Amino acid sequence: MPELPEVETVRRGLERLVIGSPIAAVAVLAPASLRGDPASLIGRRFVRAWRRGKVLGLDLDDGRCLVAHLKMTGQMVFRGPRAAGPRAAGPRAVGPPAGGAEAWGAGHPNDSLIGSLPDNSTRVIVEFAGGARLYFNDQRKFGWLALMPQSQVTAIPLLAKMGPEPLDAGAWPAARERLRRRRRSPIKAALLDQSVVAGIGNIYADEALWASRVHPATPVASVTDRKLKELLTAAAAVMELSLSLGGSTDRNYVDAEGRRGAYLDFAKVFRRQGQPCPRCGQPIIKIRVAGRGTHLCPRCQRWRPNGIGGKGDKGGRRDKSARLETPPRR
DNA sequence: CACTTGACCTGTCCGC
DNA sequence: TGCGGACAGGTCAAGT
Repeated sequence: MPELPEVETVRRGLERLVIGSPIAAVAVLAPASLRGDPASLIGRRFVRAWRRGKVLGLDLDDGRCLVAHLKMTGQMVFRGPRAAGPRAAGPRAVGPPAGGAEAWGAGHPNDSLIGSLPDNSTRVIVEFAGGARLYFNDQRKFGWLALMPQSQVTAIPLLAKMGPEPLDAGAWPAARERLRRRRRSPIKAALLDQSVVAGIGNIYADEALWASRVHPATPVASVTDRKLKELLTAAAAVMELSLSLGGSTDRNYVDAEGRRGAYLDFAKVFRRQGQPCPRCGQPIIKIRVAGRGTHLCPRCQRWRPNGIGGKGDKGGRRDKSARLETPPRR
């Protein structure tokens, strides 16, 4: 599911690939997936690719914008005219983070998940002069594209009330204020609320909560400012790391060139129920918080009623597995 | 308002 | 092999 690092990865790809080329044709295979008149795109060019939270925007040279939300299964995949075929984009030189992994496992993480296009999830195709194409694919049809004047973009309700960008240096004061409004909310629900902080989804919420040793169900009011700040810092760090790895491919996320992301190979808790916690060795569990599947270490992330945690478990000497950075083979 | 739950949608997985 | 049902989760609408 595309969250901030995934959408940003797509944005960077689109910026390189689709800016400046005149649009020659548009095919809408699923009318509900695009709001606005597709024919009005013909002859126009994209001039800029931006992102806010999980929302993607492609500004046009006529003052309008093609706004996109990928939701769960949306993809924006570019194919050049003579670069047809699954591996056309070629491998990305993604390396493991510092401390790194020995082995990637064959065929990963540079593999494309995309075969020939269009496929049965293709909803909209934008064709550029010269034959290159941008495919908007969306298996579940939750995602959308919308054509509107740039001046109206900020009026989209989601964007109008969106919280601060967690990767911005100055995000903390605004994030703190918005978090504090949610008193009884489980901290995870607040993190997932885009009007509190932008761009965090289920994967990075779980990862950040683990990193800062906060139980996802802890009411916000029970978390100290110090801990909240630590949590926000952890969320930013985790998303920066993911960005450097091309994002997370849980189901079908791919970047603008069809390549999957490698972050999940380094995830500490997400989709790792039953595996040992990298810090303490206790098996990771999966529970339900705020209606979402939630992964945590029951030992590291105890619920501390006063929000003031001891500094982890002081007693336990670090298990050797704490250094385990090797991605499992999936 | 704060907070929770269900709906939207479809591919995948599991048990029978 | 096929089938029913649970499940996945970002956002919105409607509920308490």
